[in-house]
Amino acid sequence: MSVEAIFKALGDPVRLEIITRLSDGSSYTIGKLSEDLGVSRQGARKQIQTLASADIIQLHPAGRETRVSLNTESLQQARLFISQLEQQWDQRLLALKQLSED
Amino acid sequence: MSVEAIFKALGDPVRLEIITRLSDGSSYTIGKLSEDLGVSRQGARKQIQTLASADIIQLHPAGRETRVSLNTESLQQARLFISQLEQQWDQRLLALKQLSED
DNA sequence: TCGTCATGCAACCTTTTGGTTGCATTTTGT
DNA sequence: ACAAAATGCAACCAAAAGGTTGCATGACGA
Repeated sequence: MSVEAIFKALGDPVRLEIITRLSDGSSYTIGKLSEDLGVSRQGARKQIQTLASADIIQLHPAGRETRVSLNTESLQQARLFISQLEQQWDQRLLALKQLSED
Repeated sequence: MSVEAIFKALGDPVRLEIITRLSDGSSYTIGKLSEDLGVSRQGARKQIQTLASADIIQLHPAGRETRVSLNTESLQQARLFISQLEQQWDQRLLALKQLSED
C-alpha cells in the first residue's frame, strides 16, 4: 500500500483513536473497537474498513465476530518515509553550513 | 499543530510531491513549486496553503515572491507518534511471548 | 513610467468523505 | 429450535476537499 494512502488513513480523529487503542496491547473485536468513538457502530465500521484498505489493520473473521489487529509494517513504511525526508533536509543544512565555513 | 492535521496534510499526492521536492535541498518559491504538479497554479497554491496551515512548511514573503521552507519539527512530531505506536505494539508482543514461555 | 512577473482572493463546481438509518445474515448460547 | 449477538450491506445526506477560472494587486526591470 502507498504511503499516501497510509497518511490519508491516519488523518482522521476516529481512525487515529482506533489505531491508538489497537496499539495498547488488548485484543479487540470490531464491536468492542466501535464503542465510545462518538459515532455509530456503522460509522465506526466504515473507518475500520478504511484502515483495512490502507493495510494499517487486518481483519480476522472468526465465527460471529471479527478480530482486528494492527499491521505495524504499514506504520513502519510511513515512519521511514518521514525519516528519509528529514534526513535529506538535514544533509542540505549540513552542506550549507560547510559552504559558509569555507 | 496536531498530528492528525499533519497526517491529513500528508495524505494527498500533490502535497506529498511538494514536500518531497522541498526536502531535496533546493530553494523554492511558490511559483517554482507549483510547476509540473498536474494542477493549475491556484490549485497548487491551495495545497501549499494547506501544508502551511498544518505547519509542515513555512512561507516567507520577500518582495514580489514568497519562499517556502520545510518545517521538520512537524515531520518529527508525526514520526514520533508512529514510533510510539510501534513501540507499544512491540512491548505487547514481547509480553505475550514471555507468557507463552512460562 | 509602464509592462510584466509573482502572487493573492473569491466564486464556483464536482467528487469524496464522514456520517446516518434501516434491514439482512450468520453464529452462538440456552 | 430460537432469540440474541456480531456483523455486513445499501441507500441516502450534508459538509468538506480538490480543482477550476477570472480578476485584482504589489513589486521589478527596462
